[in-house]
Amino acid sequence: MLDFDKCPCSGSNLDRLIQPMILMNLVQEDLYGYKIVQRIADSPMFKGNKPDGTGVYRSLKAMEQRGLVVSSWSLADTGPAKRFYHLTNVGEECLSRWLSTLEEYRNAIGMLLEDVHKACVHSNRGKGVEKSREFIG
Amino acid sequence: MLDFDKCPCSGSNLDRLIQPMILMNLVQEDLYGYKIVQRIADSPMFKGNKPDGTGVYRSLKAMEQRGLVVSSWSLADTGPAKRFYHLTNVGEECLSRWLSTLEEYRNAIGMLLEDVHKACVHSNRGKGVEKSREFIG
DNA sequence: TCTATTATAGGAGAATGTCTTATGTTAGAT
DNA sequence: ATCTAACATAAGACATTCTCCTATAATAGA
Repeated sequence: MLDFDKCPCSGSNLDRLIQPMILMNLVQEDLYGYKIVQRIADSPMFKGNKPDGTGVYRSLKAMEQRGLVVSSWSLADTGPAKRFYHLTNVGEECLSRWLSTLEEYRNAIGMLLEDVHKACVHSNRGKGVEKSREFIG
Repeated sequence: MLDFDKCPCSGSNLDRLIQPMILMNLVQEDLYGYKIVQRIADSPMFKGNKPDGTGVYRSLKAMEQRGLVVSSWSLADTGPAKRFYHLTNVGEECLSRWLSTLEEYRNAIGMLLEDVHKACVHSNRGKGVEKSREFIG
C-alpha cells in the first residue's frame, strides 16, 4: 500500500525554499549553520520540524562557492568553533530575485488551486477529490 | 561571474510541482504524456516553457508504479500510438493531499515574503535588497 | 562519569532534473 | 516524390539534490 507520508504530496519536500530561507536569515545578521537550522525550524513554515542539518551545511558551502556568502571561523567565545556566514552583494541580489520568484510562485499556486476547484465543480471525478479533501481536513 | 539564470532564484527549478500539475490535468479527463506536456506549458505557471518531456514521461511511469494512475495504449484513432493515463482512487487522494499542502505552501511563502520585507525595514542591509529589487522590477 | 546539547561535516544511496539521442507516424510544403 | 516540422514515446547518461547514517569534538548539567 502507498505510504502517503513518503509522497511529495505530504509537503515534506519543500526544501527548495531552504536557500531563500537561509538568505533571508542572513539579511538581518551574520549567523552560523546550527543557528540557521534552529531559526528555520522555528519558522511557521517548518512548524518545529528541523530541516536536515547536513543539507543546510552543504547549502551554505555551495552558496559560498557561488559567491552568495562568505564565511569565517569564530573562536572568540566559549563552546565549539562556529563558522559564521555573511551575505555578499551578490547574495543580496540573489535574495531580491528570490522575492519576485516567490511572488510569482505564490500566484501560480493560487491559480493552480483555483483550476482544481473549477475542475471539481465541472466533473464527476472532482466530487471524490473534494470529498476526500474534507476527510483529510 | 555568477549566472543568475542558472540559480534557483530564477524560478527555473519549480518542477516539484510537476506531479500535482499532472494529477490536476488528469482529474478532468484521461490524457497522454505529450498532451500533458502541452497543457503544462500553456499553464500560466510555465508561460509557454515546455517542461522536460522525458521528465513527464518518467513521472507518469513512476506514478503508475505507485498506483496513482493506470495506463493503456490507444491505437483506435489515426497517428502514433498514445499511452493514455487514468487517475485512480489513490491518485485522487494524493491530489487532495496536494491541495492542502499547496495551500500551506502558499501561506508559508506569504509569511516568508512578509518577514523579508520586515527585515528590510529594520536593517541597513535591507535597503540594498529593496533597492536592487526595484532595479530588477 | 555519563548523557544531552551544541556545532560541523563526510559517505552513500535514492530521488530528481536535464540534456542528448533514438524510434516511428503523419500532415503539409516544396 | 521528397523533405521538413510537428506529433508521440522513451532510454541513456550525467549532474544535482535529498535524506539518512555516521564521525568528530566541546561543553553543561545530572
